[in-house]
Amino acid sequence: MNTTTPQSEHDVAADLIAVLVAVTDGDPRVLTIQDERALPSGPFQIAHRSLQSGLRAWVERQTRLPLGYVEQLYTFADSDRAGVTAQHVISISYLGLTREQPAAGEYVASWRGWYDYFPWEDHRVGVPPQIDELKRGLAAWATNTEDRAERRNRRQRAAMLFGFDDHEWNEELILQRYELLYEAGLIAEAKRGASSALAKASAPVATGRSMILDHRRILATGIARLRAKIKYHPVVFELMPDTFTLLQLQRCVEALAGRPVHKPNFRRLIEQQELVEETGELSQETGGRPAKLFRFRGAVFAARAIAGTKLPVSGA
Amino acid sequence: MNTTTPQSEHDVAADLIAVLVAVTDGDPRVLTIQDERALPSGPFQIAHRSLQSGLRAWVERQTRLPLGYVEQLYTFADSDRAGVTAQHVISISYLGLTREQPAAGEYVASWRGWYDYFPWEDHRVGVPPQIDELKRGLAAWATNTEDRAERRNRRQRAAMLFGFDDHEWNEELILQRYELLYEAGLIAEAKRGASSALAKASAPVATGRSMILDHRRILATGIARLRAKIKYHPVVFELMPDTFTLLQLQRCVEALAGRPVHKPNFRRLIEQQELVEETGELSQETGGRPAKLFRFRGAVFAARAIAGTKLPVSGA
DNA sequence: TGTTGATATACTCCAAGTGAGCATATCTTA
DNA sequence: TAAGATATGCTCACTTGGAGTATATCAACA
Repeated sequence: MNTTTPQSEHDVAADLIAVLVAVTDGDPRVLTIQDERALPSGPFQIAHRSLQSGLRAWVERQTRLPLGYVEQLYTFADSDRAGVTAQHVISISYLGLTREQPAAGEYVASWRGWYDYFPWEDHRVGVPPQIDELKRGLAAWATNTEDRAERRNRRQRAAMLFGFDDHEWNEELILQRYELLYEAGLIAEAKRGASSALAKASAPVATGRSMILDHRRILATGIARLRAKIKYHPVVFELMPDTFTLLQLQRCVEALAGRPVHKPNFRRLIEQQELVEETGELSQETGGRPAKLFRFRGAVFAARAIAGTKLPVSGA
Repeated sequence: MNTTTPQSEHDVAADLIAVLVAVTDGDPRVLTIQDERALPSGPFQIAHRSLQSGLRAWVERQTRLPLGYVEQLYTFADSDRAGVTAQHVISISYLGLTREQPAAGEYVASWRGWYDYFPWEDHRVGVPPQIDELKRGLAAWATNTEDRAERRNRRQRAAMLFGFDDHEWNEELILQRYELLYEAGLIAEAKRGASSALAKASAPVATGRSMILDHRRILATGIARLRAKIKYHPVVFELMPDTFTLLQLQRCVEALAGRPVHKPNFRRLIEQQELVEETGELSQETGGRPAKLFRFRGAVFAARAIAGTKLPVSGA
């Protein structure tokens, strides 16, 4: 078997699909289309020199956004989760970071807070109330099997992922949590294959806004990657304006991680690594003592990008 | 733009390509074909339920190997690095772990030590001699530009990646090192586009065995992923026999990481995490005091796989 | 004009993690 | 029986990183 394949039999269509993230007013947002139920996507064309440049090209054309950091996420081709029409489609997903703007593109796109799709993931002001309902749903699912070992396994997984029984909350496991909820039948997308009667039965309140096909899973993949990446790579600055206060920067990290950050430690690490420099100006919009304005040191970034940096998001 | 695309214009062929790794006698090996100059690959077929199951299917059929851990690496479609025939081909690469066996498959495949392709990456017994030659080549490349800033930038990158001037060696940056060597024209694959005279000119001694197309880059991607993964995920055991001594386990980790490991600390972490249990038997093949034989606790693995584990590979 | 509240900024402490060295035990081989 | 080689266990010092506390500076308001 070699690499030159006949062009006839195995042809598939390749789609590019983007998780475009911005943070505005301390809230993480994602670009959506189709009544905010789909991620933007488009076909990969031969004309594109590479996958990444292909993605850059049509995102910037469609949204007129300056696309900063771009990273490949995952390539999907599972036919079970996709719709019937998507059977022969390979979806190559990307994560892109930018600053939110009106998105005056060729078609209607809009930004939406990503916690609308994952309300249980926002632990910035404590454990969100939705967790309670999910806990009940997962408990019911765990008991809904004859196998004793399987019951214990289900309870164990739920506890580890959702922080029950003194387990620690790990914000990076968002994809695993989504897949567990999916497996437990608590996610609207999981009921599509089932009868329409069942689909209408339980109204998902705590389980967030649904999306088409497996787009919510792709979104979860993107959030997970981003939550992991901000800890050792200075990608946060792609989401910040040119100048910012340290608290704004902290709020941005908290928005992405979905958990509070210890302020003194955060400042310590930021300043230790010399990633930012003072502009000399002060922000008057703090409400209290004016904060120094900082600017990202792009020069250091280029070198440091290889080695990596550190941000104090506890846990994990 | 939506997800249902016309099947006519944008069709491409999708190839699956595998980095299959095994460790035998303390040496990391990779499965190759075509005179040990290519990674095994095959077309993705509609019949396959998913990409991963598609890969599993044909690997097990071709090689008759029990494929343990499988993980998607990256999807390539760059036309510049691939050959002319591969223009419309998307390559979805995977990392797979197994135990080396005769590989009695349908076609000729053979295992080969991966340091044959990356001789500068083996730092288990100190800095390998090839580094010297690479250092000279990179220095020459750095001076080969008019731009002062670019010269300094090149020197800086080379130093950071290859550990010159008191920089620390980071074994995870194998892909970045390969790409730097490629950019510097020190890799045989980089000369294919150039004239054949030039291609024959410099015989690459320190730059390792070459591969077809961009297979060596894919191999580097796989090694990088594996070197990162063993630190926080118990995937090493996929490469071990059923029972093993702690030193054997350590040698396996060292083989993958390409650097020595502190023995007492290694044992401490392994035992702290209760990943292994004693079989009660002793190994007589140590040459010295017989070592206890251990077995991987698969039960813990299932639960721990979510949370992750730790292995002491210093640096990074 | 002073007080309150909110934020910015700085310093200190402590516990866990981790790199590194040393001592002892047990077996094989000469 | 001595030497060599490996296994196994212990100790120590240093760094990292989480967490608490204290002070500075400004706006709003009485």
